[in-house]
Amino acid sequence: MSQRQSKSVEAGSRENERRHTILRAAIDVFARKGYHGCRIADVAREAGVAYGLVYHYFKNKDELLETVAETGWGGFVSRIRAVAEEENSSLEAKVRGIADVAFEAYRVDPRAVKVLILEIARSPAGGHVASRQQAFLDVIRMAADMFARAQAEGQLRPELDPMLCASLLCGSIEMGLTAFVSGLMEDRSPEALDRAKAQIAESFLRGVLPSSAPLTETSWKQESPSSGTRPKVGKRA
Amino acid sequence: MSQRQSKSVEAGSRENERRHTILRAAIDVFARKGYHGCRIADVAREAGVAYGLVYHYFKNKDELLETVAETGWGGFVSRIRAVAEEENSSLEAKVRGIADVAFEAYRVDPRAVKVLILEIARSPAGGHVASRQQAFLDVIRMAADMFARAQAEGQLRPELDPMLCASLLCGSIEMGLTAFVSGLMEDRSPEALDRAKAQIAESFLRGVLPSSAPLTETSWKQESPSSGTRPKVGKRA
Amino acid sequence: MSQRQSKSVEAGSRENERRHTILRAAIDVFARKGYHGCRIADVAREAGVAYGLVYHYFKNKDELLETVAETGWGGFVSRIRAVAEEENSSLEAKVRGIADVAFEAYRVDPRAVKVLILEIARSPAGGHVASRQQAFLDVIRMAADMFARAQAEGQLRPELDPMLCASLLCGSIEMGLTAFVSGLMEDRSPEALDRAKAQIAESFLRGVLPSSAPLTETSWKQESPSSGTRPKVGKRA
Amino acid sequence: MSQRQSKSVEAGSRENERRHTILRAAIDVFARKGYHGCRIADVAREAGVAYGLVYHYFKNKDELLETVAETGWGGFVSRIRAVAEEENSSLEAKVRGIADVAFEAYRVDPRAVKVLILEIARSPAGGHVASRQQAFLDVIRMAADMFARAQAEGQLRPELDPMLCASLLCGSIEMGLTAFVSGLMEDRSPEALDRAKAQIAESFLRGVLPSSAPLTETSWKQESPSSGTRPKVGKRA
DNA sequence: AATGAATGAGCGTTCATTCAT
DNA sequence: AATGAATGAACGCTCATTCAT
Repeated sequence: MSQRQSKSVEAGSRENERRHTILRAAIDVFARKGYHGCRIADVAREAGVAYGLVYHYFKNKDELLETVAETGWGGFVSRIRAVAEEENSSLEAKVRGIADVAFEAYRVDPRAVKVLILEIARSPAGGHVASRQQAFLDVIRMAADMFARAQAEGQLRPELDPMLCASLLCGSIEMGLTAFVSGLMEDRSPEALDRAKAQIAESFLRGVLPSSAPLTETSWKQESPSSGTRPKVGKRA
Repeated sequence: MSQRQSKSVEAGSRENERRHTILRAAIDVFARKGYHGCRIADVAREAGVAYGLVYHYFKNKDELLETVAETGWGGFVSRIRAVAEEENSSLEAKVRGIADVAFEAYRVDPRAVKVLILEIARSPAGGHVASRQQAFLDVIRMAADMFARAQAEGQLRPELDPMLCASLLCGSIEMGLTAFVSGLMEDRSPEALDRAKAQIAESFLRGVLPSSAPLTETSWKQESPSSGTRPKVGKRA
Repeated sequence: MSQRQSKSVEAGSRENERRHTILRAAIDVFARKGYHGCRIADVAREAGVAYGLVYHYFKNKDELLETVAETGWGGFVSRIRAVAEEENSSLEAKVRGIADVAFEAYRVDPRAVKVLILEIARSPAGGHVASRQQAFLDVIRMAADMFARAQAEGQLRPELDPMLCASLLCGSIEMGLTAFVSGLMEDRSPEALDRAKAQIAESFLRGVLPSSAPLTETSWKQESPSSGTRPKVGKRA
Repeated sequence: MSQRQSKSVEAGSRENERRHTILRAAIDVFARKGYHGCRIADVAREAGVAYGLVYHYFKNKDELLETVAETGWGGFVSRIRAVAEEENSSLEAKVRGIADVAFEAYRVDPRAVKVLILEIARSPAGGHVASRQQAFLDVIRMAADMFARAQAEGQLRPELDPMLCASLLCGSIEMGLTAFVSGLMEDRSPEALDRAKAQIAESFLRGVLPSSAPLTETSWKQESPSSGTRPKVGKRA
């Protein structure tokens, strides 16, 4: 990720620090104003550095976004990949794992996720940043592979299109996060996030798993006072 | 030719024609380059009219997009609403109906849907067009109401959060369409679209409907050669 | 003033009427927004005619202003000239006459005078309308001639520069009117106007007439309660 | 004007220099073409700088003019005010002082006075620059106060309206300067300017001072070589 | 004559990028 | 490395003028 480290340790770290400061500033400004609304001047001011310094660390605006994308999205994607390509784990575990990764990212830095979703994952057709242009699609393809393998092993209902399954999972997670990002979901407590994460994974799994495969249910029913009396309406009997 | 009455009649339709031409051009250019990448000059060239004429029909760039949004999204939303607020229809029927509306819109005008999804529904944080800014959110809220009502009637599993259900449905449909829009799905034949539509609705329903409620399954298995024998089951009884 | 009258009387007058309507509208809009702030569209709307019709009666915007200037300023100037070149009248009578003409013009149409002063007389250095560019200067030159002749006859103190006298007279009258036009003078009643006119003429005359030439004073003292004791002095002692 | 001279110390002054260069250019172009005729491109070319640099130093065109106005008019007005509000000086001294200030400004920078008179003092009805819109009126009001005070002390004929007196004085001075600015006065030598200044002040004073107050006359008779022998013709005999 | 749609040059402003220090 | 002044292409919008009817 970082090619600079020679010179002296101090210099290197100082340099990295500066670079990182600018990067954080870029994420903030992007999150606040979006790609087009964000001017280099804004980033510099936010970072508290001189105008021209941004151009010392980044070739141009696109490289800056490119880097923002790489830093954020790249890490995100590799974590997703780690889960999706795990050797000895069930589809269910993988799906839950993917939801985990996504929600954890949101918990750690909601603002960055906002950028990821709005500015990077969905960069408009024209696409500012060539290589990141269809960032989301890579993830979907990766997930599609995962579903295809699972389908071959009988872990996914055979009549389902793996690519479409991948799209649905990603769409569900993304819109679930969007609901939080956008303020649609009022309760943003860690517990609420966990409940949402579980609901997303389980609803999805229930929808695509073979009828014969029972679902490991977590208890995430809200706090219905009467829920105690309610039978853990579980999955399948 | 130079007579009054015929002139005015023609004039009216000519004017509307021009306006419509420009609107179509705007949709095309938006679809190709996104809001910011689309210059008025592009729209004018695409429409084959003079630069200034765009400003004869639209106050400014924002009003142009606003109108694109209203024309496209507005109609779309009202059709969704008609389905969601239907009095005597089951949740399943409504969910299938919503998927129908979305996929029909895509079938009729894929390019417009592209704009809808990329530029209008997901307008970036900054949001160019005030009133349309959170267009998608309105639809989700509408769907959330629908799910809440259904839940009260026992048509939705009680432990699910209606707002989240709404998000998941919308996310699934949107990403399903995105898969087509983006070229992720290679087969874009009407049949493939129908299959996808059914898979989306059914996976979703299977995921959220109470276990006790059986799902009316349509025949959309891809390569089942025996599907010919299966009756084209319509709605459920 | 009007070169069109042939054809048929009706047609001519209808045409003239239209033209005049537009001209009035132009004066109004000019008065309200100034030359640059006034668009052809404004004039057309104000006149209640179609956009393009303005171009039937006037070649272009400049010709329109040119005509406004001619109509207003031209008439004004010729009236001034009539007074200034009168054969058998004293300098005092001429100066008073010039003030009369100016204030009468204001009384008749304050709005037109506003245009005259702000937009025509003082057209900025660049000058929109070539021929009118130095409209005011013509008047001053004319007045300078008048003063020079008077000086030759001993009616003006010999040490004064006639051109400067002309400038002072015009400046005084103009700024006097400006005081009314601008709202600096609150009382704009006919009586107040007459008082101002007299004060301007008399102050000026008292300043430039030879000491030996007594001034015919008018009674324009405002509301001096003690004025009863003061002889309604005609001549001074 | 000056290329490179020193380095670090002059950074601040270099910046000011640039700003000043642009300001001068703006004054020049304004003087030549007026507010509307003057494009930013002109100012930049005149100043010999890049287009965008103008916007580095001035927020926009209006602020540029605003600054021109402030720099020129503001200083002018405060000098006038200093004279007008002087405690121990006669009305005559004040009037002469005001004429001094005005003519001195012209002597120092005729071009700037041209701008002042044509573009700032008399900004058209619409008024480009809000705060400077009625710059002249402020000066007139100030002078009116001065005359009112003088009238209370018997230094101004009681039947005169102070506001009108102020207008006349300002109008006289302004048109006097206009005569020079416009080329109406051919002799623009310092001596000619002094003569004009004296004539303006004295004619005005003679016109408004009480008959009992003699006027201190300066000798400015144009080409009377024998004027030295002429008795200091006071006012009244 | 009358209408108003159509045209396009022109200008203010923004902002990514470069450069001198 | 760091600064911020300098550059100029790009684009939204206006509006005088023309044109088809």
